[in-house]
Amino acid sequence: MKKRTRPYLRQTLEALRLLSKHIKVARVELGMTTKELATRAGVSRDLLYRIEKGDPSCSIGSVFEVASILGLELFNAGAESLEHQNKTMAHRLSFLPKRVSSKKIEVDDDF
Amino acid sequence: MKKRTRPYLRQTLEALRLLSKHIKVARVELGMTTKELATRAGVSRDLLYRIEKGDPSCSIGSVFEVASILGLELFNAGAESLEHQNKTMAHRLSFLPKRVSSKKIEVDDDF
DNA sequence: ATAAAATGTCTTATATATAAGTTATAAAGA
DNA sequence: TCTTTATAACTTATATATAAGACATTTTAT
Repeated sequence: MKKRTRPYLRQTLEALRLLSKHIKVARVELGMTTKELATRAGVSRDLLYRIEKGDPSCSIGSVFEVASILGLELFNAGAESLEHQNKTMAHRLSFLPKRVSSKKIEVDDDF
Repeated sequence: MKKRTRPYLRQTLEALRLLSKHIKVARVELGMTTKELATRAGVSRDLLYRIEKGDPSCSIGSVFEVASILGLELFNAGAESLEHQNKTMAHRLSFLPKRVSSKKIEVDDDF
């Protein structure tokens, strides 16, 4: 598994590690083996192993699916609330310009 | 891009869509073009396009990296807080059994 | 109205993620 | 202690994610 040429920001890696730990803790607390969880989520045990390690190369769908199976609330919300928030965001988006003109904007990357 | 044999849970898809919308809204509000953001995050414009669509097959590392570049707080926290939470989770994990015996446990998948 | 440019979308080639299988280790239960 | 089995970790083959580039579309600026 070759490395990404460009390194990840610290926040990215910390977030990945945190999510992976939540998954592992939830699995163990629920008394599920890696095999059971992998089967339920429809992924291989090897992939689950990497998910629980916080590997950035795992697909976000498989990671979120595992979390969902465990009953973890992504973004502190269940599906109903997520759907509502989706609508809110769609509404916000509808008031924004559809395209962006290329003016340089400074972004605070420092964290 | 062949489809996953097994469908995703609703919560998984809603969470993906929500995150993707947050990314798009943040990008537009910051006045960044897709090209600028893709370059900064070290991904192709095509991948960013799929990220902003909530495609489950995108790597979680690339998605989180884009979010981090935009200054979005994953799990409602900056890097410092995430690191602290990581320590807390590591602590919790240290008190759990290192392995799980294969007893069937019912999980509430209904959401 | 016209031009310039940002975005949506597809294609192809390549890199790499994933599944499947295997081995080794060590934890948990008898 | 001994046995069983969950987990760590690696390998290989295959599926697929990604990059790169192109083209069409449509917004925004002039």
